[in-house]
Amino acid sequence: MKYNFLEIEKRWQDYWAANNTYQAATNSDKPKYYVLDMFPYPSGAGLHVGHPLGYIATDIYARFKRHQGYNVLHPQGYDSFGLPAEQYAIQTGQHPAITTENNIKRYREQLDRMGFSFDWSREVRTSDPSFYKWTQWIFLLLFDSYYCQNEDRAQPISKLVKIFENAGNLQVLAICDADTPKFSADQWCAMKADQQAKILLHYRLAYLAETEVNWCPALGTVLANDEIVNGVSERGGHPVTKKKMKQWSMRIGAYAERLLQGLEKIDWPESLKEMQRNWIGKSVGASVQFEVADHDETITVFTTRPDTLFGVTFMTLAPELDLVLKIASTDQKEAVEAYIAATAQRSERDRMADVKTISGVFTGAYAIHPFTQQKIPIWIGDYVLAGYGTGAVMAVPCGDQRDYDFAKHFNIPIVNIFDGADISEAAFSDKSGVKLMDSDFLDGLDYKQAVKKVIEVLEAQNRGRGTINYRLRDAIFSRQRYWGEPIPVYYKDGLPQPLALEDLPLILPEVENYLPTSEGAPPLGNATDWAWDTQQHKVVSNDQIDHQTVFPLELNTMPGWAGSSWYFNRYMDAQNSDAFVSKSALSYWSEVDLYLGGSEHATGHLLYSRFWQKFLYDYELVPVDEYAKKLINQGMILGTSAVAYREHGTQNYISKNKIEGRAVEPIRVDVSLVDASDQLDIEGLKKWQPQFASATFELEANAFIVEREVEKMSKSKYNVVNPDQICETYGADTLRMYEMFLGPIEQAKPWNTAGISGVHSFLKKFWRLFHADNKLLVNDQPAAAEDLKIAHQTIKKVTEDISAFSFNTCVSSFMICVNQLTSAKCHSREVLEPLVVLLAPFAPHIAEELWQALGHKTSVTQASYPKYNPDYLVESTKEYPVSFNGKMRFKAAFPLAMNQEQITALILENEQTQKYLEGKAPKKVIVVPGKIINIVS
RNA sequence: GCCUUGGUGGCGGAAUUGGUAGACGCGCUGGAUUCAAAAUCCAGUGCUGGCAACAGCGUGUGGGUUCGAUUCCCACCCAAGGUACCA
Repeated sequence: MKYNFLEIEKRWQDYWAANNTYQAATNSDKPKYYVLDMFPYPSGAGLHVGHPLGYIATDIYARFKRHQGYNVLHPQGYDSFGLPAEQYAIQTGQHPAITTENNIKRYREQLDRMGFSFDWSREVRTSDPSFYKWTQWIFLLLFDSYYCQNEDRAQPISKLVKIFENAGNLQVLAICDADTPKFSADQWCAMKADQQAKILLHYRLAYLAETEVNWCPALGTVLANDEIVNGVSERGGHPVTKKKMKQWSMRIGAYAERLLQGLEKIDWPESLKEMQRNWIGKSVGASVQFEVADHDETITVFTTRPDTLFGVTFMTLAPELDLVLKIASTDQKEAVEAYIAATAQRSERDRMADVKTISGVFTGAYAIHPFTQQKIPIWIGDYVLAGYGTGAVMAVPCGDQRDYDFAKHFNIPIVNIFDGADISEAAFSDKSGVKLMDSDFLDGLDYKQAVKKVIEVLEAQNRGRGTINYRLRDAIFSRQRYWGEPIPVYYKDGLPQPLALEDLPLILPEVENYLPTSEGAPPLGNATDWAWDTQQHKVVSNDQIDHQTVFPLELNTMPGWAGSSWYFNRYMDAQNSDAFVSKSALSYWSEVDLYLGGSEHATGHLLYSRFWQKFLYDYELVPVDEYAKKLINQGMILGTSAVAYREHGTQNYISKNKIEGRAVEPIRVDVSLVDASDQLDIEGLKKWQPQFASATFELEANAFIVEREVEKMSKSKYNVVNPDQICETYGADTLRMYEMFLGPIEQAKPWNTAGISGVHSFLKKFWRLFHADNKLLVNDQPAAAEDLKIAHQTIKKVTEDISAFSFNTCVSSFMICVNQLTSAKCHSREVLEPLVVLLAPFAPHIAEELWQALGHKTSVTQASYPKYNPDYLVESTKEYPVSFNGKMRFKAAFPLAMNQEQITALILENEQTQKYLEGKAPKKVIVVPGKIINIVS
């Protein structure tokens, strides 16, 4: 019988679907294990061989855990809101829901073909109202919450209102915007309702505020910081400018410290944790208040070096600050205004491009040093960012290189406060080793002592305090797009009013046109039925808006990261219509045990989702505050492009090794036209594209050889390899094993179809251990000790390697095993049966087939994982490499039971040893039992 | 610049706590089988010299520790990813 993978794979895939083989039990006495992939955005291009890499790895692990007796949750779904479907809708008018549905169908067909053990009964789609109902629900919960610093967690906003009624906000410890006004209880109670509502927006975790945003005119939408790469939009590469807009934001900054601390207890890659740490950007220092001379203003600066306070010779403000124009002197006003205008004109990209240029303008105003009372000139400069700290820095040129450069450039005095430091060429920014001088009460103190002392004094005099600053910005949550979750809010007197939880989901309306309206409102502005009737609790026509009982709904939608910030919880109880997840499902499944996805989500999805989880945890809605115990980043599979060289200005193509200095240009050709030895199929090429039909080819050794180049897989580089095609020629089992065999899962590695034959012939060899012609070779006779040893060595190695996620070495072990058993002509059931189960996670189809051939009536999925028997692995003698002065010379075998002294005595008598020693006595003999013998002469 | 990860044959990649570097696969060379092909099987394959036995050199570079270093320490070079006037 031949190994007919096409027939086998089809049959077992149908069987698994018909029998719900991989459905996770809701109630089970077994221990649970939750294996999760980052769910895909269903793009129109379908899958290429790079996409399933991670799914194969998790599938192997999920199957492995099932064999080990775990109740495994291994779900899959779609992050189905997103830009491409909307762009397609703009171009063609096809509703994004239809595009998305079609793409999902294609994805599903491709995924099914690879034999994944997903529990599809738990599938989620972020664009499905039954799912986004709960995304909206979480949003409303965030809107209804503030961050209480006393308890260090989110609390209902009603609690804050109580506090305001009793004591105002003078004493309250809650995270809020910097510009929040201060008020007493009496003042609060005297306020009108809309005034109170405005104040509460300064505290809510989901809030509406006028913010400086990254505006992308080409896409017509706002982008988050992590959606911008090198100053242009990540999607499409369009320019991005700054713009002030009223936007929904998420107060993720409130969770900065907990997001930082949480990293300590999760098993995630170090590089990824480091990325998140940098993104959060914690700095410890002090805020110091400087009064402005002749003005009733105070400037607060943040500094990480409060010890250098006596080295301050000027101050720099971000040009964007409102304060700047208030304090600028009459004679400098013109220059200041010109500078502000120039800064505003510059795009983000320009500003990043020349960080070297020093620019700034003196405001004509002076600050008063809190201790020396000296007048300090106030400058503005675009090296100070409005968005970080307070947008103002105290400049200490002797201790900070940028301040130093700025001072040199504008001839501002530099004073040295570091005893013995040389600041003639550059600032002295080293924190250790020197003591302060000319610093009043800090004289003679080192960095640590001085920081402590100065903060004490500042706090005692109420001129500043110890402060911690985070780089992490609050996340903009509004998008001016159609294809996203509607924000469940309507507007009354210009203020946002939440829908009631019972009124969810607020379903995305139909629109005629997916572009912004002519007035520049988001696409939802095109909807004719987009008003909220507060009495009937439903969406009604815009005509009925009366601002009494019917109000306009929010036109912005949520960003792409909304649904993905909590979807992993939904899989636990995907069909629930009464709760986002039931308590019982949460208490059983609890958290993701293994999460696998790309590192490109480090500062986006993987940070936002941790934030939402912590928020849900504060309300005891989830049992743990970190949702993924272990995370692995899979590396990309790169394409191996094929390049044919064409002689310049001709249609003559030259084989790789015949170029020799001739003028040629590289032309990429389809990789499927090139074989394992880089030989091009010329006839195929001529049929592929008409431009090659009349081309001529200069061969070498009767073949045309192409150049190879490793780069990202992409349609335009003709290096995309389609998994369907591989499944057709080699089968899904071969594809699965080959993708694992390519290299370590975390590493980026090139795809090369040529290498796949090795893995495919392994499966054929494995098959031939069971079948020959038309009969089953497997016998029930006891196996030879040698053969059992081969099997159990493999079981040991593979089990250890799967546990360590080293799947590539597993495949190698299988190959060694099958080669040995083939030469041993071993067909014993005792040896082969456990190997079928061992192989099942990697190549499930062939394993099912062979399992059945061995006479089993149930799926191999139900078989328990083989345990290796150490008795079979015991060796009585060991061959030692014998080295002289560390260099290996020959091998000698000794019983393993022999101790060091016995081996030492024997090796010195050895004939070969004598030859190498040439009669001299050795200086030293080193014997490491089980490992090596080294003789030092 | 800073942070993180990595650098091993023609290629993808192996190598437990320092102990035979190059497992396994691809490719290549030779052979068997075949009328022939496909398929399959066997042998060889780090580099240099040599018919050979063998010798020398070899894990980015230069040092160090050690009987012994791909592995540990120091300095440097290169690549990938992240980040960027963060006070």
